[in-house]
Amino acid sequence: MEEIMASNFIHDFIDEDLKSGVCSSVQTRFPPEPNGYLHIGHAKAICINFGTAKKYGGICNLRLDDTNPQKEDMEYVDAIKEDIEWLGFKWDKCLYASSYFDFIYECAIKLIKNSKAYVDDLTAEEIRQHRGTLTEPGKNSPYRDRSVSENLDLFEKMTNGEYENGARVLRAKIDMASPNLNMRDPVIYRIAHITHHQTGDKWCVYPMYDFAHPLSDARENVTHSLCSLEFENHRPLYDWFLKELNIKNPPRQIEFARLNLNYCLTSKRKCLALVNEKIVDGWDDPRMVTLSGMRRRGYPASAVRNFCEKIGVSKAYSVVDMGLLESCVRDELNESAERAMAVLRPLKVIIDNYPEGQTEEIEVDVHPNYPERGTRKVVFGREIFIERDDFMIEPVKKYFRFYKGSEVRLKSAYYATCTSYDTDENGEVTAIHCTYDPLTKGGNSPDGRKVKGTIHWVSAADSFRATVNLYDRLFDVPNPSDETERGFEENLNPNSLTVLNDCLIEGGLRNVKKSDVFQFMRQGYFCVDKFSTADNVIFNLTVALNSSWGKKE
RNA sequence: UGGGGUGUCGUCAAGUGGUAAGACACAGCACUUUGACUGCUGCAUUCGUAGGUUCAAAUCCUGCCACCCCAGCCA
Repeated sequence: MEEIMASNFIHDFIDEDLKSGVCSSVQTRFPPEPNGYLHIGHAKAICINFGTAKKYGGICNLRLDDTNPQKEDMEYVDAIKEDIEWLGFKWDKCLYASSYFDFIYECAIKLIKNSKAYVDDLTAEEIRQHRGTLTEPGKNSPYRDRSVSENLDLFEKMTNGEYENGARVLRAKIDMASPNLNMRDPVIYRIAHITHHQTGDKWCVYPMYDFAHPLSDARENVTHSLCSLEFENHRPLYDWFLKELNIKNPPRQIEFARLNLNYCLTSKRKCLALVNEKIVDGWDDPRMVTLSGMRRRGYPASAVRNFCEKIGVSKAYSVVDMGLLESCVRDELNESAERAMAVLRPLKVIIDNYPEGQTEEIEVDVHPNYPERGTRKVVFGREIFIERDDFMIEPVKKYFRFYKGSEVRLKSAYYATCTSYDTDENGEVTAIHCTYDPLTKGGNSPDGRKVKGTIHWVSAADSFRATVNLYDRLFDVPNPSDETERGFEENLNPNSLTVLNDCLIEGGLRNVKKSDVFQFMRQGYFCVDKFSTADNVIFNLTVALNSSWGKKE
């Protein structure tokens, strides 16, 4: 992984800081809260944080931002680590905000001693009422001017577990009239009698994000704290804490626009609903844009990284086209995936002039663009199967596959001409009959005659039945979060999953391993699903091939 | 009607006073034993908008418009 991140406005700031001597090296961090699974939006943040550190020869730590035990769980920290590693990044250290609880607590004491923080007895509702509104200033809490000693005493009692959840909070004493609501005496510690997944029952007071984050960054010597745009309003508060606590070489927070992708969902709440209501098959359902979902779908990590590089970094609100992600996946897989032939919706072909009971082996390139990668053997015989789409009773214009009288090339095998077809009582085509030209073995005609169409096939003699999951986008509207009428579930694409049980795959793929990826020629890229077994091989459609056929229809 | 941000092609996005990169998408042509890949061509006289400064403005100034974020003891 030698990619060097392209420059962006964040790097411009860093260049300035380096030049002016504000810092002499660069350190970033990726700070997810372990309360859900990582998705494509996190991938952008991961690439930016790790990519920036790498570009400047600096350090990037993973920091689990676990200051709210109520929502967090070990299950998520394990999944987060696994996903980051899969994406191809290596953290310098894996850290926890919770391991700074002592330090953060001392900082709170310091603020109290400096009369910059106070214990407030107001209820949550009262605090809300005192906060004022966007256009009206707030009112001071009646407890705002408690003495230092009383605050110290009360805060100690809070941490000793003498009060119920919500009974009191510690607030920073800033300015209840600030036009920035975050500066109106924000709560910095709350009481929560709950077991923390890292610190157990050691604490019953926990710092809020706004307090813990700048201190954690400072504690780790982060130089540039990169986060998304919604924290822009928090920056004055971030800087306030660092200044009041006299932090030397304070980290600098820089915000960038988070990633939005059309036709999919990244909201934790909504994804959880999809999982809980069993609309999808878990967090790693191949239709989800979670990292685990994309992994199971067969997206190469390098494609996801490349996508993150291509979308750039800016502060403009944007919605990136899903098509760009898919393009990155095709780009990568076109280079790496071995080719194979698979017939998803089989139609039997009988080659009437091919000797009954005879078969032959044909050598085919594993990758036509790279002959040096070798060949594989496929078996040809009298009975083969082709895609139902590759035959039409009444061909439409510019259709150059099979129809009565047409000659096409059976990929790598022979030219064949369709002579007739059989139907059942419903008029459904059950088989087609062809004659082949023995002189065209390998797919070339000695007399130089050309055919327009080349189609893939598998032989009845050497193919096996498999299940193929055809995936399409989960939602059929560009912005599924836009719940105009009913919930987002109204925007689900009813055809996001098509399960095909009678697909026929070329014999050589009988012993595939989980997560192997192939290009099924003329169709798309497919990977072996995690539930695949030797008896029932399951392929997932990773992404379909581009096609200029039928586009105008 | 407070504060903080953002507006450059259908979608992302370069551009930092010298006359609009690139990618995806789209269209066309060529090549092709994948209607794939690849190659070539086309695709913003214009940068939210109206003025102003300048020899010269997407870039500087002023007004206006649109959109996003903030009133959790969430992050």
